[in-house]
Amino acid sequence: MKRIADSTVRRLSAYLRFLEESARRGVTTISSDELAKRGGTTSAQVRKDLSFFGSFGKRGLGYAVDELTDSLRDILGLARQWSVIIVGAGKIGTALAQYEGFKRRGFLVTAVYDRDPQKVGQVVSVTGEQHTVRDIAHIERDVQRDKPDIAVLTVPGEDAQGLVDRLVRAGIRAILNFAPVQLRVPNDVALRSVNMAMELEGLSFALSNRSASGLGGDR
Amino acid sequence: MKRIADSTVRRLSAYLRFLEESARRGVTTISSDELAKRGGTTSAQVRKDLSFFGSFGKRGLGYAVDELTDSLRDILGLARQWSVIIVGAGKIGTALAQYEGFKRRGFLVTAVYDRDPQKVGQVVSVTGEQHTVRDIAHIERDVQRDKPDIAVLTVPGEDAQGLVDRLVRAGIRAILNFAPVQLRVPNDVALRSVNMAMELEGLSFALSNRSASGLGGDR
DNA sequence: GCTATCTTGTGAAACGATTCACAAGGCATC
DNA sequence: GATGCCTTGTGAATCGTTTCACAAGATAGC
Repeated sequence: MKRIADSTVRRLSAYLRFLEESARRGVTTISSDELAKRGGTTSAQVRKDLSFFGSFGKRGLGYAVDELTDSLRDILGLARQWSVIIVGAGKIGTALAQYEGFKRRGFLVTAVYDRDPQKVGQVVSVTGEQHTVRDIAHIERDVQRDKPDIAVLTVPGEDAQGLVDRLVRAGIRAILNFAPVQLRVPNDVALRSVNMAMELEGLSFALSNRSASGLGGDR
Repeated sequence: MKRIADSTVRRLSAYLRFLEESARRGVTTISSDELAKRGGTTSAQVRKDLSFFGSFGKRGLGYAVDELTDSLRDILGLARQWSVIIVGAGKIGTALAQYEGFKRRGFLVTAVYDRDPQKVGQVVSVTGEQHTVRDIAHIERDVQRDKPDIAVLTVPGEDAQGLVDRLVRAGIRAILNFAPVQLRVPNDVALRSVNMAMELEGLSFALSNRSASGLGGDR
């Protein structure tokens, strides 16, 4: 299979969200053009994106909302549930742990870790359920035993790379990083980073160079 | 001036962070190759990125860490301070309000808003200082009066677009969006979105298509 | 001051993603 | 079942970004 661009995958996510919303509104059929408008792209782009994975529409008519929703869920690997551990029980980590959107979309938080003895043993609420914060010291053992699919990293920047190395060695294959550092991982490990500092600096740059057009775009 | 690609701006941020770290370690001179290694890119890329803005190095030698740091700060608009309002005092919003990294990098949170009467009037800690949550009902008036530079949006998805429209009408020119929706803004308004669902789905896709190489990349 | 060595800055080439444009297929109407 | 209208799926063209490759400038050693 041909390598799929990251930008394509992001758009597929966007299409899926819009499809789900359309289904709620009772729409049963949708054209690439409608899908494009909402995703801030073009109809040709939508069709090209989908064409990497097959042929999902009916010429002259468009796409059946239900069918395309299912297909996209399949493509994105959302037909199954993924288990997620949160590493770092600080402000951001605990806020994420309580984020309902995770569970709703099939990402189940199964454990929360911190290295601070003050926090270890404390109870945090994780999308309704109560979880006890575990000690990062035992994280390798836990990862080997529980085989979580994804680690969400919300630790201070200086601890991040070391932890990533440990997690990867213990078998983690996907990481969502919130630490404001550039992480290195072997290339069979999937990594996405959310870097608030970088986003703010992007806005700062845009504001400082207002005259030079080309803002307003998102990604 | 030529349009600068978003990817370029992101890398400039990364270079800046590494330069600051290098300065702390006492390094005074650095080559494009060293800068590249850490940022996960190539030396040619580093030089090309910088070349859009001028000529900062010495042939045969490299870049003076201090000078390049200052230049990048200038380019990114970080020489000045930016005022930031946080719209939505939920879990994520309050967690962000307390994030020290904002202040440290020149982004000063000046107000926090919510529409929930229960939350309005409550006191939240914002990087040390105490702030009273204000009512979103008055946000237009406040924005017109205080002219904040950037709005960080941490409201439920269904409220996001409406709020963006109000903020833009009131004069906001830069938005960092955490709501899991695709926002539309006029193209003189800078917008960046952080969409956790999208990032997780990207990881889900990568895990589901493991065999098809090309993971490990960031961004 | 000459030579060897190093690293920048930058056109040109290569690559990758997006957009164009249109043939092919499907539905509705008559 | 023929005609007109609509929208998909996709090769080809375009556009933008990254990588290559090398001349130019700077330093150090002799």
